[in-house]
Amino acid sequence: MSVDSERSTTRAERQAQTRERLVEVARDLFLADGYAGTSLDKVAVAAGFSKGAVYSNFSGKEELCMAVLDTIHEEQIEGVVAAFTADTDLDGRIDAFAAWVREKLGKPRWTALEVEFAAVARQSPWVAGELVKRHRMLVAASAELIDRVVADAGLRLDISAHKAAVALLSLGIGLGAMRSLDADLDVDVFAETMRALLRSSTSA
Amino acid sequence: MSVDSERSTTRAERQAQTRERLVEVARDLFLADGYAGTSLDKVAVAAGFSKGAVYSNFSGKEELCMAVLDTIHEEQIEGVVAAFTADTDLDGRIDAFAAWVREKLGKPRWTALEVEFAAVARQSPWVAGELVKRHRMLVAASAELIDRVVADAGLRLDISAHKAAVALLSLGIGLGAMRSLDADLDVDVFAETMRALLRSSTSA
DNA sequence: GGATCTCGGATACCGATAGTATCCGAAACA
DNA sequence: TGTTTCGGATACTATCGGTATCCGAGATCC
Repeated sequence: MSVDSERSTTRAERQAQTRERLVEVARDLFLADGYAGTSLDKVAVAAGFSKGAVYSNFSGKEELCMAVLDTIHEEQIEGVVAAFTADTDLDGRIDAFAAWVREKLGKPRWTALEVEFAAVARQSPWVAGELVKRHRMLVAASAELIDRVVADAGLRLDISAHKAAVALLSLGIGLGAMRSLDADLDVDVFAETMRALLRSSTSA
Repeated sequence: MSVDSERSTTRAERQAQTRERLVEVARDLFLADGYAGTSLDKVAVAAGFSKGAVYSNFSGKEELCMAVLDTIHEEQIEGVVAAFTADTDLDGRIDAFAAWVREKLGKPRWTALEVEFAAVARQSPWVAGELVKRHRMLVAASAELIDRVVADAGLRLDISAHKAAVALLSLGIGLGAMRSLDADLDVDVFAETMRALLRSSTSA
């Protein structure tokens, strides 16, 4: 084992770098061209490797895309939490969240990928299982966030936070899907609906 | 031209029958196995034809699926209109609609197909264009229905019927997508959300 | 430090499937 | 009855996900 400082990249390190680079490139391509529209060969070549590199780092296309989505989810969750942790009142936080939604749904390549990949779950029990896991965690985390934010504002939810989370997530997913078809769709419907729901489902 | 009454199937008639049979079979297969999971060869053979028959009746897989979706849409619209035309008060109509939604989202093979096919629009300008046309018509028709139903009930909408239509459609699409992943998801969230929206967006 | 082993990544290949080119035979027509 | 038309069948191509196999550099052992 060379303890040499300049060329000390161990084999595991190099593989990790390869994997990371593949995910990075795959992310760009999946977002740009969609899941079906992106071939593993394109990803590999764009990353400077051959298809063999993909298969020695991932079990296949599905696992690669799952890794890509995980990196995206991490960032998105961060963004939402940041919006709802902004040091203002409830209205300010909702404004921040609405702005985030508007940005994400405005150029909906992300939601389109998300929905397209969910469709492959139909053919792949593994994908289905993994997505259900993530989906449930997301619902639970959202519910918790809603609970906290509503409590912070001194309000009380008349419906379960869980149901509210499901409703808002559904709305976002559906709106993202519609928006990825029709660029003229007005995305602010999300914020308006959210406010209407809040109005009719909370009490002091 | 034989005016014979017993074997008078003209060529055009036979082709129409072939086309109809293909759509019929394709509908079952697409709903059961999804768009990607259904090969044209399977469809053709299951219908008692060869792939050539498909291509001489449709430009390709996309057009076939579009034809399938059109037959489905026709039925679904019929169902929704029936629910909202039921001869009761607003609550009764909403109950009928909620029941319809529960049934359709309960076994969400239809919504799953819808969403999966929407994803192929990303790779196909033709599909994108056709879906946008249908989508806009659907939103317009929904808005009109909402307007009529709310007026029938002697209420007034505080938001535009168009936005309400977009919100409800999004909610349905998103919930259908989520439900097709997670069978444990509570579909009644739709009805509850709809009622909450109605409550907070109407005045006498 | 040289021999051996390991394994990440490259190459060659397979199977499935959407789509194309061509062909055939019966209905339409003169 | 001969000719044309065309719906559907057949044969073929290209693309792509996935598998089997191979190669060479780095890790390991003496």
